[in-house]
Amino acid sequence: MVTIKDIAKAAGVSPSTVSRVISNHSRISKATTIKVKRIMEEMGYHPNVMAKSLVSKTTNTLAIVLPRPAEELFQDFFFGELLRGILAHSTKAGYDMLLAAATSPTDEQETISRLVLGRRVDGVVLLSSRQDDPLIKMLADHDFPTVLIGRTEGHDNIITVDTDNVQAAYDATTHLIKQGHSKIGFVIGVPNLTVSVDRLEGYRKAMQQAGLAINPEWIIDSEFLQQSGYRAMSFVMNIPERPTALVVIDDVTAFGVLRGVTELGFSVPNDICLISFNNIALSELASPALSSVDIGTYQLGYTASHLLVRRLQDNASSQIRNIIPHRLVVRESSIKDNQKRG
Amino acid sequence: MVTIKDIAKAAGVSPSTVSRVISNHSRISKATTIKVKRIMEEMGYHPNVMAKSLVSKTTNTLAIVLPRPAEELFQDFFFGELLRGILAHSTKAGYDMLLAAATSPTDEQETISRLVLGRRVDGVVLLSSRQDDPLIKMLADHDFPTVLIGRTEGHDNIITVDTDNVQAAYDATTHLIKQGHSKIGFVIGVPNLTVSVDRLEGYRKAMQQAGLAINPEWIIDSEFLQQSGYRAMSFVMNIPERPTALVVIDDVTAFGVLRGVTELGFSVPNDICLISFNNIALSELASPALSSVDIGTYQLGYTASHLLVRRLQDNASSQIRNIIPHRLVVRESSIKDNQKRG
DNA sequence: GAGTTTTGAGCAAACGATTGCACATTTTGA
DNA sequence: TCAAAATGTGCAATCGTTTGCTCAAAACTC
Repeated sequence: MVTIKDIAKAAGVSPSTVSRVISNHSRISKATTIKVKRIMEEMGYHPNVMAKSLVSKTTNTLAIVLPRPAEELFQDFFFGELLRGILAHSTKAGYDMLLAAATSPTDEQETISRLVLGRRVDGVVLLSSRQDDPLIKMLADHDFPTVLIGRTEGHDNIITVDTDNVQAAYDATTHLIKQGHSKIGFVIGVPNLTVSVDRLEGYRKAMQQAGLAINPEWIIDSEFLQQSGYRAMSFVMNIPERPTALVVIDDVTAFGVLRGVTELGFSVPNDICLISFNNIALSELASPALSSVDIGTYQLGYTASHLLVRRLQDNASSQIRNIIPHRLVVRESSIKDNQKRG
Repeated sequence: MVTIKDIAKAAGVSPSTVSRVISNHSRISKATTIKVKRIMEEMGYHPNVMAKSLVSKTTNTLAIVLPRPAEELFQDFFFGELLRGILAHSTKAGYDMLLAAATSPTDEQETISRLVLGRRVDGVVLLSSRQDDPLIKMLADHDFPTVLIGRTEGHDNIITVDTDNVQAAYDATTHLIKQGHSKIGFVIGVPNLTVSVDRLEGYRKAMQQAGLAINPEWIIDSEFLQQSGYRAMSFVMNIPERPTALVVIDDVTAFGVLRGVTELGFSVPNDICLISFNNIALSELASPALSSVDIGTYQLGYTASHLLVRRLQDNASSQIRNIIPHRLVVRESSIKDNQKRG
């Protein structure tokens, strides 16, 4: 491996000079610069990142920390989009991305400590689904540069980016109400995640505000896993007061719901309307195409990285709480055929 | 930041001793070990990864290098599954994963050089779609520990893991032939990718071996992007000699095909049968559920990491070429209703 | 033309670990 | 009982950079 010293020797200068050429320091003469650069080129020099990090105490690396039950995340286009956004920005900003997953809870704490406390990374993008995640507290306690994709309370040094999930669900529900529905159900995901809680709240709010009662049987406890969405359907379609529309926690679950309902012999949207969240690429390829709330997933990721880098570079205390706007994408699953041109 | 020296001072020993306690060297007394460990605990010591890497010349980090047009990759569950597999193993093996994407071609070479030649990572998992990717050559020339997910020729120091795509397509096509089809088409993805080429070859082989002619119009040049699958349909369903079955390059495209065909008023599987590749989670939630060749995506990722780590640790020259077995998952899209119990 | 400023480059000390070698002490063995 | 072996620890060099300080030479001042 060719080091800075080799270059120095070959160029007849000191290592300091070579180092300064690299970081184009102002006090190096044009001539030396040219000569050293040529020799670096010739000898195929590449700076040793580790050595540099050691003295500069900065690694130019960010970590994406996945919540423990990461398995499911990967099942979803959602995560891919998020990653794409994060990567797009971090690459542009010249940061490397470390993907840190953990297998077990103990392992998790340990992995993160190693990365964070071992000065392995300069900052982390945390994808946490639970508000009281001990990781959040740990990072906050160390005042470690962190951007959380999600929501938390009581830590004023944790920057967050999130969707306004309450509002998003409110909008989705209101959309259904405007279509004339009054018996609207909600297919919830993993119950204790903040997304689930918030979206449920938004749904409740919309219903209440419209003066509509909620039958507890309409709240269907599913899981993010698509299969469960399907199973839930045989139940819901057979209760006495059957809902005529459903707000579904995410698109993948909606695929399951759609298939379940169809198999039971009902039609979407004519027997039951559907709207879900995330607007993954496949949503528009379902039959009927799924109406979905686009939460700007890519943007969410991009912004997360952006905020983190800004925090690191300018140390400008960016805005702590950041919301990415969402928008309703109405397709076929939420509009009854007879209303299409009504 | 508390360093090894601080611990040494507090414990009244030399830094060397502390270092040896950490790497539990055999010649350290029980008493010292206990004492030092207690102090490390008390003072919250975490070894500086950079410093360690510098002297050990090893970073305990692997890179996942994404091909340039990574955008599409992320659109697919396929990539998520792969990542999940890679991560599952590397985490278990104690390696960190760096996700390296590049924005532009120039950028790409540059990024990789920095990581590889700058001794930033110990090895790379390369996801390359083109056989003649200059990155492959570059890594091979440097004899850098590399596992390629895919196929290449002429580099005996590049370990590969791959699906036998020819055989997979052969099997898929044969499955359709066995169902009585003779007019079978092929929806190809991005033409110059090895996957496309290989799968097309397998299809051709199966047709030829069964003595079936291929109408060139049946080879439909789509793209991985699902929309194109849809557009292609209006063309293919209107040619004189319409195929009665299609082998589709991947599941996402198949979703597009399915929707296209359905909208044109045809029925899958009764008017046209479909089989595709990858068996992503959503495949079984389509209506009809998609038949698909499961290529063991998770396993592909897991094995890639496994092979790389083995190459690094034992330096045992693992097998250069590795094939992950595939299997046909027959669902509804490839079985006509009247044949179901026939 | 002497004093001051600017420019260009080198010395050597970090950064936080690891490790070969040396050395003192203890244990072993015949 | 004494040499040899085993055990426990420290010294100091090293990994490949960066950077504050120093100093000589060149370029300005007036």
